[in-house]
Amino acid sequence: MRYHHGNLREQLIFCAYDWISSNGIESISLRKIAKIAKVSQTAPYRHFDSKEHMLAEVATLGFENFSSEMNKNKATDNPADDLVKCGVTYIEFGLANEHIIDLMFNYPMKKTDFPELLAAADKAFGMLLERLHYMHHGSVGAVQLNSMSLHAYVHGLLAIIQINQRIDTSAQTAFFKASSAVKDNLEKMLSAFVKSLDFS
Amino acid sequence: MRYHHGNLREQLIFCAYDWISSNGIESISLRKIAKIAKVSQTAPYRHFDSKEHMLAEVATLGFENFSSEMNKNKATDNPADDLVKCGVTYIEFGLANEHIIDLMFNYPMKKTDFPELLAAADKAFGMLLERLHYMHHGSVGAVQLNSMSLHAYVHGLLAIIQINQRIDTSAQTAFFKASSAVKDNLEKMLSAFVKSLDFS
DNA sequence: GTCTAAAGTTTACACTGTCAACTTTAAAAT
DNA sequence: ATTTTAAAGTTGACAGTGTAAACTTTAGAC
Repeated sequence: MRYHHGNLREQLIFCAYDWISSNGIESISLRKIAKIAKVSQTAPYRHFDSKEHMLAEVATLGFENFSSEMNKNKATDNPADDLVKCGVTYIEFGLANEHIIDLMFNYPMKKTDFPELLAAADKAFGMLLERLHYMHHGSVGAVQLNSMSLHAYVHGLLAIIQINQRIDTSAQTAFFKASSAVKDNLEKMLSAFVKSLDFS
Repeated sequence: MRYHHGNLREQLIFCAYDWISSNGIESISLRKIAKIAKVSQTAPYRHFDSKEHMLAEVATLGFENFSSEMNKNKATDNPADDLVKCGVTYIEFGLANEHIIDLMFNYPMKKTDFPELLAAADKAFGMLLERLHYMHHGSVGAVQLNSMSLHAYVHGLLAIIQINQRIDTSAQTAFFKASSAVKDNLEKMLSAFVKSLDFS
């Protein structure tokens, strides 16, 4: 392996990650990232086919961090608690990293063009499923569907809180006032949901 | 009111709506829309302060269509069915208008700068709440929290299906295979959720 | 019929992604 | 140790973008 700079490829990914974390996806540009890394504007093209290819790597890193965050707080004595805690972590990660989550979930990217990204996303998404398997022994189909269902709920709660957060308190209307209560009841809501799951 | 063109303002909004519907948000540009409407590239600036202001109007139109779609299929004899149907319509609208929904939910827009958009979104979001009120008479807080909860679930289901749909079948991994089952069980899942709601 | 301001055009600027052609340089081949 | 070569980086260019400023046209109020 040859290089001039050190390890530009990785540095660019980290620069982009940081930039997006603090400034959001909309305002990113390859040229800015290159300038921050102190290389010429087209240097990134020696490492990525396109801007989208680079963003895919950033998103992959995002999913890896996401996964490893959810893997903490594991293995308490109560598997149902584990599951709820995993869901709460999912949401908390989203709230603490809103712009990266934006890139991961909302940026229009043809994921099939990026197998690593696909795999990283799949691993993260499988975490609730993994924990559900410890709890119940219904049919495989039922467990999987319940996992999707729980995932939808968790993901939806994050989205609702996020939508709410982007609104200035002074301008809040009915929906946006009500949704602020969700944040304070996360654990309660999630454990109620888990209890309601049917594995027959 | 004066004009040269006829009603450029509205026409631009419709053009943009159509364009986004079939091509997605990422590839839109004011200049293209202007060209389609057969005016000069800066003509839109006589009607909108910026690209974002125009997109806000498109998103507002999206929320209006969204609301009116959910207002159909109302007033069956069973309010719980009504509620479930409303949720299904929410998801179906999202699936049938994926790019507009993208704009409405995922495009980073400072909604407080656009009160009409805020109001339109609020109206749409209040629809589940409205239907819940017909069903139960718990404390206002409980009904509101349940509404948020249901909204999160519905919204999450849409997101999950959407994420799944954007993946080519050939490349599907564990998560993405499993999530395709969700689409076939929507009504069942939603009515189970509604039944599990606690109003005490 | 003149005046005025709304509605539209032209021109220009800074910024973007990306391509082609060039230079540098680390390491493989001799 | 010297030559070779291809990876890694630079420069310059192009088309496309949002948008500001200065200009022109024209519908409707007086």
